[in-house]
Amino acid sequence: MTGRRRQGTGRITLDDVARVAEVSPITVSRALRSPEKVSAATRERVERAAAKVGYVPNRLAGALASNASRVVGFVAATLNNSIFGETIQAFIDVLDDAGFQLLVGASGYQAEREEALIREFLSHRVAGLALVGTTHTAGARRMLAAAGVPVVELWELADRPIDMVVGFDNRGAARAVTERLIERGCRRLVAAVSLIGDERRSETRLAGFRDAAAETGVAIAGEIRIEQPLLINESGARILDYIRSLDGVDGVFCTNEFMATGTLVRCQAAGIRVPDDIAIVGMGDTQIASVVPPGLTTIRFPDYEIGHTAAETLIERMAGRDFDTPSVRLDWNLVLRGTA
Amino acid sequence: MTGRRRQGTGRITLDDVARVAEVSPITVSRALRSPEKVSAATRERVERAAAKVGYVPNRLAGALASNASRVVGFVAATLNNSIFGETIQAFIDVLDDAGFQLLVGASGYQAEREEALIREFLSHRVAGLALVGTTHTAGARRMLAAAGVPVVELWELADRPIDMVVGFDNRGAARAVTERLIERGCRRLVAAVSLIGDERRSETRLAGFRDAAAETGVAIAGEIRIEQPLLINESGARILDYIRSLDGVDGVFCTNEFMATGTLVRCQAAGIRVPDDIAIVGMGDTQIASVVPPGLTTIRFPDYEIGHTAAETLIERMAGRDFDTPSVRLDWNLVLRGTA
DNA sequence: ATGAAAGCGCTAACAA
DNA sequence: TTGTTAGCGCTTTCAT
Repeated sequence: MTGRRRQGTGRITLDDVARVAEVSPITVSRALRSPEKVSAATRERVERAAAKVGYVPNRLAGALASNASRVVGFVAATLNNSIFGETIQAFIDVLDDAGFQLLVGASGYQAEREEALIREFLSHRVAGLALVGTTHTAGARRMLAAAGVPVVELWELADRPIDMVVGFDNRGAARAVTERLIERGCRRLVAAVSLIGDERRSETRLAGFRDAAAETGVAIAGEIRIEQPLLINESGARILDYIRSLDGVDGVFCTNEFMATGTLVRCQAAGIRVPDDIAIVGMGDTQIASVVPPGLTTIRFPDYEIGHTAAETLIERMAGRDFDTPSVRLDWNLVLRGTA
Repeated sequence: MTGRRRQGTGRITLDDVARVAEVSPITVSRALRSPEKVSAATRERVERAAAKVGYVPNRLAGALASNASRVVGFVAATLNNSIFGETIQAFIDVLDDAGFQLLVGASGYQAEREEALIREFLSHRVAGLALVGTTHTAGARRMLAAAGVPVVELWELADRPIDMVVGFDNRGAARAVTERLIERGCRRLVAAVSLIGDERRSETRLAGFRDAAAETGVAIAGEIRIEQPLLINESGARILDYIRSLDGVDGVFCTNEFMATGTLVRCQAAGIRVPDDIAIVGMGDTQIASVVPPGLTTIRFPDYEIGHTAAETLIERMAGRDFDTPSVRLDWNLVLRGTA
């Protein structure tokens, strides 16, 4: 017997390629990673040998040896709704082009779960990290600081970002769309606010709604929290019930497009005219907002742009560049349709 | 000088914990990974030491040494639409509970891109792989066979799966929903078939549509391919134009719910009564199908169940268990609403 | 342009 | 129950 104490994985390694190409392992490594450091003849022999034996590099070993991985972590809230779809698609598109892989986790809007995912991603030695939102546990902040990994927070602005932020002014956008209600003549407003786990964007948006009301002296008839804010029909039914329990409501602001569309649909089913009897505005402009006549007046988020910019910013930082402006503020748009 | 040739990463390692806990590194490893193999006192000292120094294990090194990673790869088509949202969410939920991480890639419906992603995932030494669809390049099949990694294909059935499949009968479902059109009295049918990259499920569904027509002797007035099948308004407009270019069409089958909803919306905008003038059916039952009155008659896919079952099956296989039935066939449901 | 030696941080194998 | 030693597959450092 050979006396070896441990057996390999049985897979083809760099050494196998080296043997076939009749060069040393390090030359194979160089030929594959930085072809320019190797003569054309050697390069070709190595490539031929690698193809012949079906070599698949082991990035675990590579990352361990070089202390540099090409994997980035993305902590989303959930993956089963389309809110973050454009963002994550844009993010992965840019990263993929730059040769990075994506480790994805879903926090379920729970800061504790986010912390656990961050810990897990750090132990995989990710080169960078993207987090949706700016609500994080103290433990998460501590780990990130200790690890010194580039981090980009998404979808909000932050006074004191962990590292970099790419987002937009949720409060200002909410204010603007509420002002639209008021301009149309609405005088008794209701706000429907989504409530999921530790998510705080809806509170920021509610603040914008209140800004608009306070500024114009218009009455807030009431505010309602919705716990299943992604279910169109259910949330709409609850909001309509609430409106009917109040007097003379003529305008509804919703912190997302699902609740807004639900309210629209339930109103129509109940014979309430939109926007004549009640005007409705939402936030978010996925296709759902445009399919139900007369179309939802809402805020178009820079969702794709957030993902794109976040990825580019992260890549820059991972490449070692520093920034004067680690905070990118993107624009939202007011989309006027029939509901307000 | 110490004479060491290479410097560490500067991060805290197992050895640091061992030093603080005054035990050997392997004991730290055991205390953290299989606490039952270590005395209670030792376990506590190690845990205390690890917490004190803020130890974050390096899973790259662990996976390399043990030749066993806790990472699974998922190749989706795209992440910016909700079709696969429930599937991927269910998949990640189950895997997360089992302590696995998810590496995600988007093929953009291109088999070549899928192959590249598979190669990348294999070089990260994933413990298992999930692929949407059963359309793969020969190269991808070869790599997977060589790697011997557990693979689960999703959303379709396969005569000869790579390893395991979890899906449903797309053809039978399409046939059933088309039969609904025919039962309602439709006699001149149109099929709208989505066309994106190398995706083949829509062809399978078209076959089901043709089955229903052939079986009943009902006429197929025409078939149209739609290249932007996810855009509700645009695809709907194209389909309506096509219908109008034909004579006496009274029933439309669409291979997804976006085209179907688009057709519904455009018909209504054009004053065509649905279902009285034209009946419409689709496939897929995300919220969009239920919001536009009178509601879309469609197929409810077992999307969540696919992800859930796929994850469980993959976990079993990764744990080394074999199966008699590597093919799981899940049920779809016909959802009757107002459009047919 | 190419190679030899050492070691990244961890765990398997063997030993006590 | 705990420790010693070797080595996973690769890349760094230094040398030629």
